[in-house]
Amino acid sequence: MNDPHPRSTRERLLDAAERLFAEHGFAATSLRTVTVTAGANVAAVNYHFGSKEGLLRAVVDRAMTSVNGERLRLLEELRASDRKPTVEQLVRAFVVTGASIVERSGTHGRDVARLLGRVMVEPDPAIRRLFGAEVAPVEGQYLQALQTALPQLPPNEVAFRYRAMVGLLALYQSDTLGDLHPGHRTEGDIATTQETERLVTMLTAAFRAPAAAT
Amino acid sequence: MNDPHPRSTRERLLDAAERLFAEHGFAATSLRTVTVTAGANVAAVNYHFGSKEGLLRAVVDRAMTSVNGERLRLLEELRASDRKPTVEQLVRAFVVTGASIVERSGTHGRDVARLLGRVMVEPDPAIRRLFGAEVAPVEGQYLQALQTALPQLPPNEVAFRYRAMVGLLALYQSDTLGDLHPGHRTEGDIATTQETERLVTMLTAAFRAPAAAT
DNA sequence: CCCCCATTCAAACGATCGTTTCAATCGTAC
DNA sequence: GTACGATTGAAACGATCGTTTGAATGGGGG
Repeated sequence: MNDPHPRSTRERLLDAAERLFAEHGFAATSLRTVTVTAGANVAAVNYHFGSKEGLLRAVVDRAMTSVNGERLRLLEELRASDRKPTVEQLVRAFVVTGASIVERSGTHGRDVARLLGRVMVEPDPAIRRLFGAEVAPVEGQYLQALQTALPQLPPNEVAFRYRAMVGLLALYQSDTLGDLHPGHRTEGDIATTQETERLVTMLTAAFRAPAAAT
Repeated sequence: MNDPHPRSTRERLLDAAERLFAEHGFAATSLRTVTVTAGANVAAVNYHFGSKEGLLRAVVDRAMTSVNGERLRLLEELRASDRKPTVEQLVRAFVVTGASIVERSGTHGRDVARLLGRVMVEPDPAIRRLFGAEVAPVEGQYLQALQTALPQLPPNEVAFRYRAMVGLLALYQSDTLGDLHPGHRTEGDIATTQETERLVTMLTAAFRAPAAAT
């Protein structure tokens, strides 16, 4: 019979790991589950990625690269305009990226979003640092743009709210916001864009709030 | 020598599990680590709680009971007042509970907060359902009070923002918001109350925002 | 043709997992 | 004191974990 897996073993491993890590988390996903799903051998993981953590690193890196690129592209677009970017524009550019990734690449894209949301809330400090290193380049740019749009807000206040935005988006992307109580998940893209808009509305208002009195 | 563990084995297991689950997550914490920390035998877990998941259930239940009680007490206090509770009062009552638990019982309280934050973002659906069942009684009361304070907002919009509040608080309590980039953690109670106030400010503004256009 | 090197494979490694067994131990009521 | 139910202890269960080994495979360049 023909090869049922046209993609290379390395790519199939990345795809399978991306989906399974997003679904069950890193610790609860065994390498054997990954390799069986990918139609590969257990040893292939250590051959291509060195270790289980190396596989995670590669998965996160691949997913993060596209997201980071999209975020920076949108930010550059806003800056190229003649007006200074508003808070809402900045928030929307940041939040919509997740949804756009989903829509662009279908099921695979949803896994990417869920994976990144999941990795951020992983307990293992090493994994958290991995995620932090990946978002660092984008963070600097957005913090600066947000600070410019909110000159009356102290920098640490802006940073706190930025982290809240990242975190809330991560929860949304990992479906943690929706299915605490099962039974009202719409699963459609209509709800996706609506909820994205809800997030933008909430976060924009949160950013615009005056600094809390100390 | 005297007994170095005055508390009962059952309580010591709960304490140890609470701290370790909060620190490393459920899947990454072994029963042997728990029992060694508690100064107990491995079999004691299955004797007192039936299984590892039974231990988690007991830990979450103990932690959630006190938090739920405090939340409902504060809500009742607001309702007993002559004025209708404002959005800010409701948000503060909800958010401050986490911090108050921490301050009341010291290190132990911090573990409680981290545990609940961690459980909410656990990948395992069974664990998530466990958390969902625990917060359900409080959720109904708060949703109703928030809806009364925000009559112009559609109910599903209120529910979405409520879930965002729960999620954001969970991230804050599990230290996920702070140490994405290590090195700026103050660890003191001063920062705790300040960041609590920041959350209240943000969330209040987020609730007050007009509904997103559809 | 043959060698070579990258890749894949089955198999096994030692370690650790959650769980179970059963004897030892304890306090307590009779 | 003795019997009894509750609790604890050491040890082992089978399963699964991440990782390693060493041989088989297969295509491309000499």
